[in-house]
Amino acid sequence: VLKKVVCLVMPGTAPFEFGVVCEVFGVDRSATGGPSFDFHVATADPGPVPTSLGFPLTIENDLSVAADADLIAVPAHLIGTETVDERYLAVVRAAAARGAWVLSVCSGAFVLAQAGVLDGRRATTHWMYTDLLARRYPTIDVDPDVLFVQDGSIVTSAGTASGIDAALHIVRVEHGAAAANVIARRMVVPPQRDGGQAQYIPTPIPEHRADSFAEVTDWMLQNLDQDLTIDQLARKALMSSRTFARRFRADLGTTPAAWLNRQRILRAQQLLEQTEAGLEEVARLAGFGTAAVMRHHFLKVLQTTPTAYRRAFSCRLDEMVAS
DNA sequence: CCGAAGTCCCGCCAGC
DNA sequence: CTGCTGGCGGGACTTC
Repeated sequence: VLKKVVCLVMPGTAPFEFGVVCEVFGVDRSATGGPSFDFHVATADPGPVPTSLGFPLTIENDLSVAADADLIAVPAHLIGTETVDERYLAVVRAAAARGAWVLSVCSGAFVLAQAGVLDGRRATTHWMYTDLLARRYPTIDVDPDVLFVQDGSIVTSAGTASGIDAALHIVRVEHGAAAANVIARRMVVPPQRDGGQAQYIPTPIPEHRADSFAEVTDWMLQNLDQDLTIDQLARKALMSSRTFARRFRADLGTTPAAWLNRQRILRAQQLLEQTEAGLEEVARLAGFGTAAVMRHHFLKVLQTTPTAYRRAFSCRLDEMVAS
């Protein structure tokens, strides 16, 4: 179980990305039903560490605190030509070797790459740096079109905000959707932007909240248990199905059916965690129709079964009842 | 787990 | 010529 989280701070670390990690893992949310982590920040030479913006962060822990961490987080940092201090690389390598989570935000991926833990793996970074990452490290399968990528226990995320998505993804895997939702709600970020197909979500960011799709997606969420077809939705949005699918993808970065499926899984996860409803009932309420179909999608996207998922995460329900 | 029937969705392309 | 639309085909995926 994910408990001890250590965020590395090195000379040139970007304050905002560092802040993202602190916000997700460093704040005790147990009062509002969320998780609390054993959170530490660490640096190679304790004391003031200059950030990418010039001002220093004063870090007290050296890297020894990272030895038994369940998660090592590497925020963005200035990408120089010089190499990263070997002591940080050793921490990253050791974490990957013992199967602990390793999370990079933005250009933090370069630290992981230099440590060698991304060799032969899929990974991503900020779109401005994807070319550079792929050129410098040809063995990495760089995907420029995703918010974040999970490959085994290594998670790399793209721009700053996607670091939140990636961090919440890890929380969701380890502590369940409800725990991740508590954090998302408190941070006032949309809980929907988590991993799509198995490991990733497409990148197009919904910058302009084109009201048409906000309306349609809201309606879809309220009618998840109904049999929703693309033709139906297109008609509701007053478009041909072809145009609907095309615009949906352009605005939300995923196809209508894939988005719908993702939302149904999230709904099912929540029902499994927070209710006692039987599998058939959960499947019906989430819009899968039957438990067999729900199981199929759980296996594909979450690599687990609904029953195993409930066993892993319904403990949260007991805690609530007890308190 | 398989295979048949049904959906989806994306490139292609003509039409406005 | 550019830009968006939407019908079509077939390969991928879903459902049963």
